[in-house]
Amino acid sequence: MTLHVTLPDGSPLELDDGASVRDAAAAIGPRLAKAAIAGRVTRAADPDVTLLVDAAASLHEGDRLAIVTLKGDDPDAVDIQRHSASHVMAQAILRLYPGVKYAIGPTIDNGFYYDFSFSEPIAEADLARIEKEMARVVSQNLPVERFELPADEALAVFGPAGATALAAPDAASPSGLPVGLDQQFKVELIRDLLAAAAAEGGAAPIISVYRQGEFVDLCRGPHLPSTTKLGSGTFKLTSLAGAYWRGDEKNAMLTRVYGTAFPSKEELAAYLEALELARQRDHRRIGRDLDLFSFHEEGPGFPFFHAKGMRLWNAMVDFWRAEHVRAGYEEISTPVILRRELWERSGHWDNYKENMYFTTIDEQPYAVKPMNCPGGLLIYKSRRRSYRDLPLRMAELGRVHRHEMSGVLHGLFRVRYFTQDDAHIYCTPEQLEEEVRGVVQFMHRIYAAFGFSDVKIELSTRPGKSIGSDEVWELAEGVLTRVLEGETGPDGEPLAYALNPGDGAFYGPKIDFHIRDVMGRTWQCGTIQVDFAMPERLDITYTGADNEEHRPVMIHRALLGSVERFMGILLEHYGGNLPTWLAPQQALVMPIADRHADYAAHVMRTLRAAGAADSAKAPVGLHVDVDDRGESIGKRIRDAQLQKVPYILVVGDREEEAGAVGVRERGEDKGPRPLAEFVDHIVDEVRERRLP
RNA sequence: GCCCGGUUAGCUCAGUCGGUAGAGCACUUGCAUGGUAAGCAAGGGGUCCGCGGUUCGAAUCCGCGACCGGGCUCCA
Repeated sequence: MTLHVTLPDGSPLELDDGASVRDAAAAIGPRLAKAAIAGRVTRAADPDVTLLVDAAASLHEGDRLAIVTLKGDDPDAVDIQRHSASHVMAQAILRLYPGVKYAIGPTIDNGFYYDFSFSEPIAEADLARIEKEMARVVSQNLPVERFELPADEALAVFGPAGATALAAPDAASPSGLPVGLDQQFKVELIRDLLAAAAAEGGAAPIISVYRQGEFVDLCRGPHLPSTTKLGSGTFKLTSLAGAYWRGDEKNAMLTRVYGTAFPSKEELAAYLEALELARQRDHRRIGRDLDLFSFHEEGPGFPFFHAKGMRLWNAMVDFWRAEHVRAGYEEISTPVILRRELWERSGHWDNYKENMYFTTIDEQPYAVKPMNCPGGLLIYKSRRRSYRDLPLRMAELGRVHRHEMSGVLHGLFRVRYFTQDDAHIYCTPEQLEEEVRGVVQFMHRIYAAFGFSDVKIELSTRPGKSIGSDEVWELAEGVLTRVLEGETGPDGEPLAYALNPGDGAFYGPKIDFHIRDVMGRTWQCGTIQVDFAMPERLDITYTGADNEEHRPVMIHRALLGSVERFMGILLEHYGGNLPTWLAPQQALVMPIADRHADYAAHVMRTLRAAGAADSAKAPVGLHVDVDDRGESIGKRIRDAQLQKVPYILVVGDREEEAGAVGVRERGEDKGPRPLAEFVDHIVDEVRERRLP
């Protein structure tokens, strides 16, 4: 008997009946047979599903087959390798810490983890020991075998010894696996699989179990065919962390061991190097080194912005304000502390009070605002509004305070106060689409100016728990969808967006914007939320052309999200080398010797004047200082480079005589330039907000 | 909030067996007046996170607290 499979290039392959993926690879060539770790199979009966199977898995007549190897860039291969690495790690840990309970060990972006319940805590220092034992497991070249068991047998394997008839002491299950491993987490998982199958009305599921040497684990697979395939020098344990069983804080706290693995030593080394680079780009480090901001015990989670941090802050916000004026917004400002009663009316008391701060003034209860909308609504209500006033776009750089749990605070990324670049747009239902479209375009323009052109968009629709009528939701979701469908991105291509069904706010659907930084990480920044509920709750109206009162629609939107967090993203994106228009110190003048002090001061004054508000050039504002410390010129240049100053202007006899400056731009010596020419150059660069 | 780890000069960190502290950078001063990533020298600077305990004696050991870091979304 023979069976026929088709390879990715369309060529047929004839094999003996019962042949495996590995046999198929062997039929193609001995090198491939050695490299094969799994197969991607599409069955003739089910042409839409591609399965990832073990190298030992049998093939069927009519299968389409691709051999998976660790050579080349197959994401499936790396995934299998990492998953097997997590099993090898679990095996090593079980050898070193008998009695450990193992929970789950999946693959994640760039690595893997496995959760354990240890009887004694372990420390990072133990990771090296575990790695050593892993290397032993690898060198033992243990074959990895798959077993498919009925549920009761699987329960006997992982249940406590003697718990079932099958599980007599020292017994083995019919498949030859040990029984009575007493792994409570695995038992729970098997029971869940049973429950899930029952809920779907399906037959009792077949449970797959993998064994390598003495280690047995419940696992979907596939896996490397043997532990040696993991390779040496290709994996590394990176960190330890606590993690709740199934991510629920009501459950037991487990110890999570993180690691990573790559097909080659070189790739692992490159990844570890990239990690180190990211560490150096950490905005907390840059913030301290460049003297931008700091944190203090006296106010955990509350950032302090230094003079240079405020220069950056103001550059961001000046630009933000100018763009809002251009886009037809008015800026407002509302108080930080307001009576608690307002928050009860707005619904925040019911839904958000765990995250709010409260205080008492004259024996009256007050709250510190966690959001700006209720205050903004009071401004809306401060006079009668006509349909002629709409759309009304009110922006606010509102400082909000939120009580985040102490363990989640992280530099500027997660703080307890931040400045939301908020805006609320009040409009008629007819104007909604136009307004949302305007915000989407606005959003892209702002991100592009900061150097982010890779923007991902998500549309989130009505969640299970929500308020408002079906018609209203349909209208709002329809509007958002139409806007996204009709819009083109900065490159003129139609906008791509992902749908997040059921992930909207309880009062309305939303569009979220994620920007991608140079390191490929994405950050959710902007959001547009349509809200029919708040106008209702706080009872705001406008007078229509019919002289009747109508209910406006409200759009909540933020572009940067949090000015502080966006600053952190910028710092990491640019590694501190900010575009000149954002740089807190744009040029530093360096006199060669004391006799050049007057000329250096002249250069500084000329540049500051060129950036001043009454300048004929442009009111760009230029941050220029002189470094006349008694240090060698080499030392001062080095310091300025480390401070990431875009322009270093060296002035000595030659420059003074010629009315020039010796320009060093971002580490590159550009030679002498006439001062007037340099002034034009930097003013243009800042005014046009050129990116480096 | 929870788990693990940490906290020593402004920063980065060393500190052996429990015997009251060190380096580099930074800072101050002096010399050098410099030509594109660290000139030379001297000096100042410490509640070893805080409180309590053990001990003749604690940066070091124990307990409690504060703060910081990693994680608590990736589901066999």
